Amino acid sequence: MGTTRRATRGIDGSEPEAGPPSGDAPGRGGIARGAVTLADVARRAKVSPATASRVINGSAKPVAEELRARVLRAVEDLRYVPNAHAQGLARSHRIAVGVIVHDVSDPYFAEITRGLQRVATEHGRLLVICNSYRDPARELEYVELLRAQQVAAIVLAGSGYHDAAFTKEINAKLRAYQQSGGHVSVIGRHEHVGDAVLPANEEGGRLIAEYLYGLGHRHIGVIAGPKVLTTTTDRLAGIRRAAKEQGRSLPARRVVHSDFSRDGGATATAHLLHDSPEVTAIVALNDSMAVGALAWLRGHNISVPHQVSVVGFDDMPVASDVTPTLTTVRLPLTEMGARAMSMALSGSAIHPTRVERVEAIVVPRESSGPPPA
Amino acid sequence: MGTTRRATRGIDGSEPEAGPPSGDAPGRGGIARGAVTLADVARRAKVSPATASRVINGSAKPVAEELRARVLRAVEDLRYVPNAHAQGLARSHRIAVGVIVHDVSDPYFAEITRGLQRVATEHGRLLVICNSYRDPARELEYVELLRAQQVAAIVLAGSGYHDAAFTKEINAKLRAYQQSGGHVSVIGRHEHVGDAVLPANEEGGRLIAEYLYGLGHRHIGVIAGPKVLTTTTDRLAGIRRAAKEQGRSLPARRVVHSDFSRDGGATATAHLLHDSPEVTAIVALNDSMAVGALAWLRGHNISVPHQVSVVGFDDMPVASDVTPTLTTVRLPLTEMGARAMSMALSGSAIHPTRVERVEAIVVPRESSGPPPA
DNA sequence: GCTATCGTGGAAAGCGCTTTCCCCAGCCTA
DNA sequence: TAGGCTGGGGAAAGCGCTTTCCACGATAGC
Repeated sequence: MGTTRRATRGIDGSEPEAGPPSGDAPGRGGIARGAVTLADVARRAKVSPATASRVINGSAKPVAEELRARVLRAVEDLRYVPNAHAQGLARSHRIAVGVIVHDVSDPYFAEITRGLQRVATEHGRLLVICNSYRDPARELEYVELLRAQQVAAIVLAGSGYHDAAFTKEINAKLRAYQQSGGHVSVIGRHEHVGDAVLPANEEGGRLIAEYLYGLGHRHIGVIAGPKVLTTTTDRLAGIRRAAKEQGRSLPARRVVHSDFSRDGGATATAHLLHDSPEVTAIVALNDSMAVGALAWLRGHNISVPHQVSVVGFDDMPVASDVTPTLTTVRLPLTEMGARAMSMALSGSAIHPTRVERVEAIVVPRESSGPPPA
Repeated sequence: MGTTRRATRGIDGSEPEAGPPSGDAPGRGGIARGAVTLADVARRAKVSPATASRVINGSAKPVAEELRARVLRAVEDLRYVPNAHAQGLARSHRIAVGVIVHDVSDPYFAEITRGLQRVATEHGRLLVICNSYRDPARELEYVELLRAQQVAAIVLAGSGYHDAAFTKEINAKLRAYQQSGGHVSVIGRHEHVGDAVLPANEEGGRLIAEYLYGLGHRHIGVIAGPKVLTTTTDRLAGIRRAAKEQGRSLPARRVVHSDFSRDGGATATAHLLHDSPEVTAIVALNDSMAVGALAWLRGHNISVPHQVSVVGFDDMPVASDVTPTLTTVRLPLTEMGARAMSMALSGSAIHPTRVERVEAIVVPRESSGPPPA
């Protein structure tokens, strides 16, 4: 192979030497198929690969002005771009970082990713984004993949699963990764290896419920995401706590589980109101579901907030665009991403696992009000 | 280095060793920092690296059952994951593909990316997503970066720029990439190297304008994105064409340029209505701007569609959640992504540059109606 | 004037993996 | 029984790059 390649290269003839990029001349010129290598550059500049490499990477070692110029010229002419795999192999340090999210096209993750991206870029890192589409198996695969890519850090964004087998397995993989020098940080889940950024999911649930009780509501219903997600259970726990503090209860029938999506929100709303017509306020455990609820209510001519109040969670951009605008719990998503990435990159020792908490606040808008008299 | 590494490796001891420490020097053993390598696996399975590699990659070459089992066992015990860089270097074929978008968190690109992702995954490719944040310089950088990563294909999603210098430069880079065997495909721009998926931007503009004229509007205003984007100019061209066909005109003052964002839409609407109060219908050149327009109008108690009609472009999910629901032009974004990736991966020869066109259709909803009497 | 000392370039040893190419049995024909 | 296969394993040559380590003039020190 090597030979063949050289041969080909011989054919394209025109070894270096002369002026402008041999590139364009069809039929003959070309750099031949396969990439231009450092050796090509060195040859054309009439220096050793070592020197070429030093010039290109701005090595500490001094190189005479003239050689430097020749190398740079050759790089230009040949449109040389170093092979990242070869660099990755030869260098010790890793350059890329990876993140596994449920789905970047979901605004929730889009915001988080934005924060991750920003910090990664500031550190000169390439961010590799992987969508697990909420499939644990795929999540596992991606951990392997990122490990194979020798990323410097893995950020797990998105909720954890209540699934002991899965947790055990992913932890094993993550630990192996850490052992080989990688850094792990997670957003919003516990029971996990690595540093963590913890959104105040429970507290947020408590606050929003308290807010509704404060408005005078007595019968609150919840449309929740999948039970297996820790995000769901944490937020729900907060709501229950508030109920308890108010000396009220939240019967199981007033909690309807569905998908964390617009459609999930709509169907859950239908079920909730069918089973518990006494409800005067609906807490959706994320904004997508809240939007679905709003849509369903509008479709059934139920006035928000006059007949029923609706509140969401996350404060995604859409929250201020729907009608009525959505009361919700704000989580600083972008900042959460940024913090997670910062931790991942300030890779201290493994041991003192750090946990950073971020606050949740209630953002009152038009979709909530006192219960009907 | 190598030495240091081995030494360190000794330290962590505890190899999950079942049998005796292979032919290794005693006291060796641990996995330790730095990854487990194929050599480690081979040693533990007491086979050559060649055999180990063959087992792991399911090579065509047959390997005796017993050895195979030993290797697999070792992989398991050591939690071995091959180094993708080394593989990338040793193998000839490239595995990853890259896409450069303006911003994945923008729903427009999120939808496109979803399509890209799907097809890439179907082909067993890793998709590397790069956000240019609409910065041409960054776009250029990312082309280099992807080239360095030896990706099999680069997809440029997102509008082109009316910028000759930039176009020339990026074309030079893309051509160099193609010459080294890469495949390029672009979504929605012309003047460009590579295969292309062309959304019917102009036709879409024509259709939506025609629709408004059909409702009886005579004074249409446009809130447009940045002038340098081909998407903007194409859509605008369609609207102008429709105007012309109706024997009407679209004076420059009724076209206000701004950002392709919600806020851009709001401010553009303010300007437009201030300068041209006769306008009875506003065409926003994307849905984000339309949502901004809706918000501004609501804020100023202008009723949609009774006083002013508003239409968007793209049919993003939010279009059906705002109030009133948004009349818009639907582009099959996900499919566009899928098609672009298919072309990129069915890398035929370079020459017959393929162009696929996708249709646009008007989706009437509540935000448009006849002009006030 | 002869050895220490720089200052610079190149040779070459890997990084971890894939993949020829070659070798060694064992088995089958004549 | 010799000769040729063939199945199965290992040695080793790279892939393209970085980074010691060494060599070699030129300067400086005594």
